[in-house]
Amino acid sequence: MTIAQAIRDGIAARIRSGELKPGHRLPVEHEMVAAYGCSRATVSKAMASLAAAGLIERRRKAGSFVARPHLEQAVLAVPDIARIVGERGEVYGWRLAERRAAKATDLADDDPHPGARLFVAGTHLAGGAPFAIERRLIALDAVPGVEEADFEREAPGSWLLARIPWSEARHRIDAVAASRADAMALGIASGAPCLRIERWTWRGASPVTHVVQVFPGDRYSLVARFGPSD
Amino acid sequence: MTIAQAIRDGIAARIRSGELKPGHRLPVEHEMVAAYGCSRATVSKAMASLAAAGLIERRRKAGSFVARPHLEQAVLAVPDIARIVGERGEVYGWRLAERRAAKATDLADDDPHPGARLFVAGTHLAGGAPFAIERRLIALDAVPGVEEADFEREAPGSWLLARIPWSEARHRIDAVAASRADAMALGIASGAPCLRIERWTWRGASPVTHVVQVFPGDRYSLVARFGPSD
DNA sequence: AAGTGGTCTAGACCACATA
DNA sequence: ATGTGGTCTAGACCACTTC
Repeated sequence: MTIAQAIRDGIAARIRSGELKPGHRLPVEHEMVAAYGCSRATVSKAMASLAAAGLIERRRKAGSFVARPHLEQAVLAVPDIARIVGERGEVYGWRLAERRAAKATDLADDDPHPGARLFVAGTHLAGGAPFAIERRLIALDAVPGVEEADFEREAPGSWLLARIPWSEARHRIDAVAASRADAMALGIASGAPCLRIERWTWRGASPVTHVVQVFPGDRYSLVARFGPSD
Repeated sequence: MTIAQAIRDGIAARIRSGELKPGHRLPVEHEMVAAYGCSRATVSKAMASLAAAGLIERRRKAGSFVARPHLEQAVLAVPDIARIVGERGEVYGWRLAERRAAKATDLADDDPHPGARLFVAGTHLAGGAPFAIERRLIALDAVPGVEEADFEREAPGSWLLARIPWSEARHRIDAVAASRADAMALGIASGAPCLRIERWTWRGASPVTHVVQVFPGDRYSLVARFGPSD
């Protein structure tokens, strides 16, 4: 364990235990240098880490203070479906249902970035049974070579993940009732509750892909954990 | 903009643009010191930040490499319901439905930490109409004073948030069909799809609270964003 | 005006993974 | 055995904010 980690964990523990209450002022850095017998850079690193984790707030000239607790965000595991299925110990599969040229507005009306898209729809399979369905638009200009890709064999998500350098994403998570068509594809009752995940991905300012995935509510849960960072 | 930020952003931009492809080896730190004309600590800080963001991977003796893109996690906004309602421009309210002594297993069977609990159930209101229902267990030993709290006036979530020093949390997000009772409380049809959020909160090793919140699927979506850090 | 955190330098030692 | 990243020191200057 590094010195910076030890300092951070010690203070974090005193905050979590309630010994240091919200609003409490922590010693200034030079006092902590004396108390811990290390350099100021090390103290500073520990304090910066606490601030990044939201445990403390730091203000110049004023000092460092224990923050009010807040639970406003958590790290969400975003489904890489092939991996999820593999971790369940089932065999992953993909079945292409449709592939055609499309426009940006075919999946949603609010896409401000026009341009040619490829529409791909299909079903993710776990142990041969439907696990999730997916409808996806891929921007042709952002993804060279996509028109030659073989989406009969490989799901477009993993194909893209291996080729697009980096991305920014926005997710929207909903509960919806399965439409007739979706229920058929998933082998569930029409109207059954489903978890719907919609994801927009960009590369810089240009959209790369926009996907809607629908999971039967009884077959998949998202799990997120939030705790002391590191 | 600091030197470390400038170095980080420059490399991040080259990775996102595709100029630096996954697997590409970046210069070693002492070369970057020469290239940027700064100290090694500054280069190291920039590279550590890139590694924390998942853009690069660093291995001792081997060097630093552009990482394969991955979108496995995102920062999830966890509902602080009063705030959500306020941001929608509606008036928040809370209606207590039930309050009684309970056991840890009353909400789920798998709580390994026995002990006395307080059970609280009620409805969150937006503009007077039901917005979400909540069922909650609160551990008496972890939350002194909870037996005297007035949950007629204040929702237990915000009451707890203002008093519990810090917490670790686990979330589970599901799509479920509204039960008869939940549908009545929410003013929706029985069986309608709902987003169900379950959260366990700890303080150190001891559980603090365990809550199930149910939102009508058409009234609330979770939104997550994932992008370049900072 | 003074004190605080934010950042940087130049140098050092070490653990570790690879060659 | 060697080179890499990981961490730390001691000191410095600066920007900002409150006093």
